[in-house]
Amino acid sequence: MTDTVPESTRQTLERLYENPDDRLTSLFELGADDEQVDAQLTVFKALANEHRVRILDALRDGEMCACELQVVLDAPQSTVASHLRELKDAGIVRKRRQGKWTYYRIGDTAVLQLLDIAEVLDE
Amino acid sequence: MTDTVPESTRQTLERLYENPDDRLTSLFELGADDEQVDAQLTVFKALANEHRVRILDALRDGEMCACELQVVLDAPQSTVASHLRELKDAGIVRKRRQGKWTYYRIGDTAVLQLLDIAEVLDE
DNA sequence: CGCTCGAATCGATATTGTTCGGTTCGGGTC
DNA sequence: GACCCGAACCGAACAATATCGATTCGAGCG
Repeated sequence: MTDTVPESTRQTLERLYENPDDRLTSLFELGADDEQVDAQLTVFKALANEHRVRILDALRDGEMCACELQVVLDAPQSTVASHLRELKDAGIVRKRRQGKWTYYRIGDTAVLQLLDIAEVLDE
Repeated sequence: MTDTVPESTRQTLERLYENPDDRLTSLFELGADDEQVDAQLTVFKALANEHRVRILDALRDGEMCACELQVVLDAPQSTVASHLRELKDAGIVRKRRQGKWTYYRIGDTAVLQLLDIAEVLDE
C-alpha cells in the first residue's frame, strides 16, 4: 500500500517527519471512504449547472410542471427534461404525475440549506 | 419579453391559466437574479469533483501541505496543484506559505456544513 | 551565485457534460 | 380506434473539464 507512493514524495516526508512510514499510513487513512464521497459527489454534480440551479431556485416556493419550468429557463423542452431527470436521479427533486402534466418539487429542505449556504459562502 | 416564448408554450399556458400573460410574467420574475446564481454555481462547481471532495474531507481536521495531499489523493503533483487552485479560486480553501511548503486549510465552516448535508441528503 | 526542492503554470490530449432536433411514450378526448 | 399534447428518451455535435508531463517559479542553502 505505502509502496505505491512516488519516491520523491517519500523523500519529502522523510524530511518532514520522524517516522515517514507512520505518517504515510495515517495520510492514507485520512482518505474518506468511497461511499461517503460518492454521496457527496452525486449531490454536488447535480447542483453544478446553471440551468439546474435556476430550476431549484424557481421551485423554492412550490411545485411547478415541466412546461412552466421551460418558460422560467427559456430553453427547449428536451433540454429542460434532461436537467430534470438529472435532478431526480440525484434525489434532489421528486416528480408527481397529474394527467398529462408532470409536476416537480424539491424533495428535501436540506436542498434549500445547500442553496442558501452556497449563496453566502464567497462573501 | 413575454413575446420570446415559443407559441406552443404560450398555448399550453392558455389552457392552464385564466390569464396566461400574467402567469408568463410571474414565471419570468421567478427567475433568480444572476449574481445569486453565479455565487451558488461557483461553489457547487468547485465541489463537483472527486479529487476536490477528497481534499476537503482530508482537510476537515486541520491544514495540510500540498505534498501531503498528494499522498492522500495518490495523484501526480500537477493534478493536485490544479485542483487546489480551483478550490482557492472558489474561495473554499485558503493557503499559507511557510518556507518551501504551502499549507492549505478550509476557509469557512460553512464548507463543512455543505459536505455534511450533501453526504446525508440521498438517505 | 548555483543548486535543490516544493509548488505553480502551461499546453496538448483525454474525458466528461451539455445541447437540442427528432422520435417515442403515455394519458386524455372524441 | 385516431388524434392531440406534454413529457421522456435517443444520439450526434459541440463545449467544458480533467489529466499530467514538461517547464518555470520562488524560497532556502552552501
